[in-house]
Amino acid sequence: MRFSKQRELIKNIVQTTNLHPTADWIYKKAKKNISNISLGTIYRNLSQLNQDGIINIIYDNNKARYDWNTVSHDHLKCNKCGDITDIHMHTEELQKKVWNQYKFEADNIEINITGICNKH
Amino acid sequence: MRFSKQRELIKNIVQTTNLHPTADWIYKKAKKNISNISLGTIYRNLSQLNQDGIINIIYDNNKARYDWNTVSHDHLKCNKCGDITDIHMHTEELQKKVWNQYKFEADNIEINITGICNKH
DNA sequence: ATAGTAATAGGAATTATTACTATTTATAAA
DNA sequence: TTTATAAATAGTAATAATTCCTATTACTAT
Repeated sequence: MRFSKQRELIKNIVQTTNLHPTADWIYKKAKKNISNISLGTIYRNLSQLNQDGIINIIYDNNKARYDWNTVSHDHLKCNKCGDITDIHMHTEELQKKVWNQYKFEADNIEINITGICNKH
Repeated sequence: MRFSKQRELIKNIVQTTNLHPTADWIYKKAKKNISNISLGTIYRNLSQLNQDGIINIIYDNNKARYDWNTVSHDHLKCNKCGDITDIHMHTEELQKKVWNQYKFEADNIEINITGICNKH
């Protein structure tokens, strides 16, 4: 992968927020530095960074969100404010359980919990 | 809720498959009965049926899928064939744990597991 | 049966994402 | 340094997924 200042910027934006931003949010933020950056560049680089294991993609309803946290983890999503919080809920045990019960070879486990967060 | 033959048809389509179909799949199937049915009608009724607790919505990457199974459950998704299988993995305990650890009032918990299923 | 009205339908519009192409740029070899 | 070249970019068009808008229709009370 060749260097590009656009990719560096995009990576930096994702890695310095806990907001699980959407492509559009990242696009707006990136434009402040590179005013003619294209939305296609945002999407291309985000999926490239994801493929290289540098960032994670999570799906919030029908929108992709991007997460600097590449360690397998779980999410709490608040129905009131929409905030998404990273948590650790699942253990290695779960993977074994899935294998024993269903002969399913799990490579990723994600627990998504919706409800009301502690700010309300 | 007023009767409509479109909604009856849509409900019936969802309730007679285990394929976790997308809106588009349901649309194509529905057109065989009501040829001028609109995709908007599909979406509107699917979310209405969901709100009334008659069907469930699950999110597979950035696509909504619809499930007749309204009891809280979890999913195995095979990376090879794309098949989604309903399983039961989470327990009431998890909800309590989320409350104790994060003071988060969970109303829905869903464990999504990807990997290779027992057909491969 | 008819009129009133709120729910529903179909189709248009919007939003999110991907694809395409001409141009620019990072990198490596001469 | 210059040159070759493959990868990346901006800009735009296309596609996919979902929501919005206005005419129509099911249902209720007369």
